[in-house]
Amino acid sequence: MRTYGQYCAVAKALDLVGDRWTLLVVRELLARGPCRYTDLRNGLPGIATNLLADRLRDLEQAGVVSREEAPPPVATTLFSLTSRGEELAPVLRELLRWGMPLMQQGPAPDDVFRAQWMAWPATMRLTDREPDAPPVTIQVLADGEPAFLETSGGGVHLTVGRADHPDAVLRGPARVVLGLLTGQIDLDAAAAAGLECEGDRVALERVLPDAVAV
Amino acid sequence: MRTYGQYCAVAKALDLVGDRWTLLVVRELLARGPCRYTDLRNGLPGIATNLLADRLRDLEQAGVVSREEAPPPVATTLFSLTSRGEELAPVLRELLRWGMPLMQQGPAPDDVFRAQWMAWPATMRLTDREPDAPPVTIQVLADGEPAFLETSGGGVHLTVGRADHPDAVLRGPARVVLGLLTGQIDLDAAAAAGLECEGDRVALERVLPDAVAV
DNA sequence: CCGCATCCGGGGCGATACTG
DNA sequence: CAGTATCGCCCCGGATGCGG
Repeated sequence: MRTYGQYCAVAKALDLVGDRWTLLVVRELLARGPCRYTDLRNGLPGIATNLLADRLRDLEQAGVVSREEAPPPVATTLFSLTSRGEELAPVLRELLRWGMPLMQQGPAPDDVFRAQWMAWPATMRLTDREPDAPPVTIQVLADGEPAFLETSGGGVHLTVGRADHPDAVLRGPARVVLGLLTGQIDLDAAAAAGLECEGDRVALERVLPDAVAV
Repeated sequence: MRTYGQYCAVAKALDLVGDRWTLLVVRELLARGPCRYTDLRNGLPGIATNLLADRLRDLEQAGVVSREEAPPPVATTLFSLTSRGEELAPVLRELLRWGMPLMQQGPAPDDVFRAQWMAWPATMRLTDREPDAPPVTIQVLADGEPAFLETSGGGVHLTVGRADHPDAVLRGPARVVLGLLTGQIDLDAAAAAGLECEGDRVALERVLPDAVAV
């Protein structure tokens, strides 16, 4: 294992999670929970399959990831974060904070996008304004990638995939959807930038953040 | 420039600061302030000089580092963080937090140590218990690397080098000094572990943290 | 299909030498 | 003092193969 050879906490941390792709593997496991190998590959477009296997081995040995064989009938391997791995959440959160301004200019020509990458930025700003009312569900399609928002316990969380009977549907470019969910633009500005919006407007205004000036 | 090609804030951040050595360069500039090239080399033992030059170029183009030619009589180049670069402080802080547990087992056989690597961990826990009393200075020598603590405005900050007339002197292995300054062990335990302690005991107890159980 | 292992080409990285 | 030049090597990226 390659190390910096420095008796410094930052260097020691980077010895374990500083390699290329490593923190992105952790990002996937934090955003989606326990994952199969194939799910990870899908959430890490561009990674070579041998590298993913390498990183999972390294992370397992570092005590960050644990591997469990799911029993039949599933009969697959599930990768999940250990408690030590979940403690990397603040690191990822601050990296996300620092990187958010870079998202405003939109994706590069051949950037890929995945719905789960909205989970953290969204739940950082979204709250349920009427926690005692019946829960609502909002389907989101950003660049065609499906996810849905659900109110629960005063907060809002995002799940990858399609909801059964959503109260509203938001559809548009990832940049616009992300700007809306993170409070950088409001519904009117989003609509002007290409957001399609169907269903219950009240449900939307219940969870969407107030846009703040930048 | 190599990118992950993902429209995700974390990936965009790592595109800029995820390369090997990059965050450690930022660590040095955060801990020491504006630095000369040679200072950086000394604070980054193990880095190849061409890599340091590369990283500084990349960081400059990313808007993280700025380069300024100091006027005569100094006549040298100073590298410093831009405001955007200083916003990486929370990322480094969380990385440090996560890496701290890895420091308890002490340095690896050929780990190097530099005094400025104590600056962040120390100032995270140290406070001046008597902010209205005259300021005190404590010389620290960890593995022979000199630095000194000064009280100022209710806080304590660490500077690399030697103080003129310190009120007390602490000398010992880096692991012990670090454990003491971060409140993992108390003065008695540190003394038992090889810490030498001279000078005004009252000054020490004024700034040292209460040890907490781990 | 899922979870890799193997092979191979290119370039990032590491060490040393050298220079204005 | 602040880099550039050079040269291996191994990490990384991409493709393919392969056992369960």
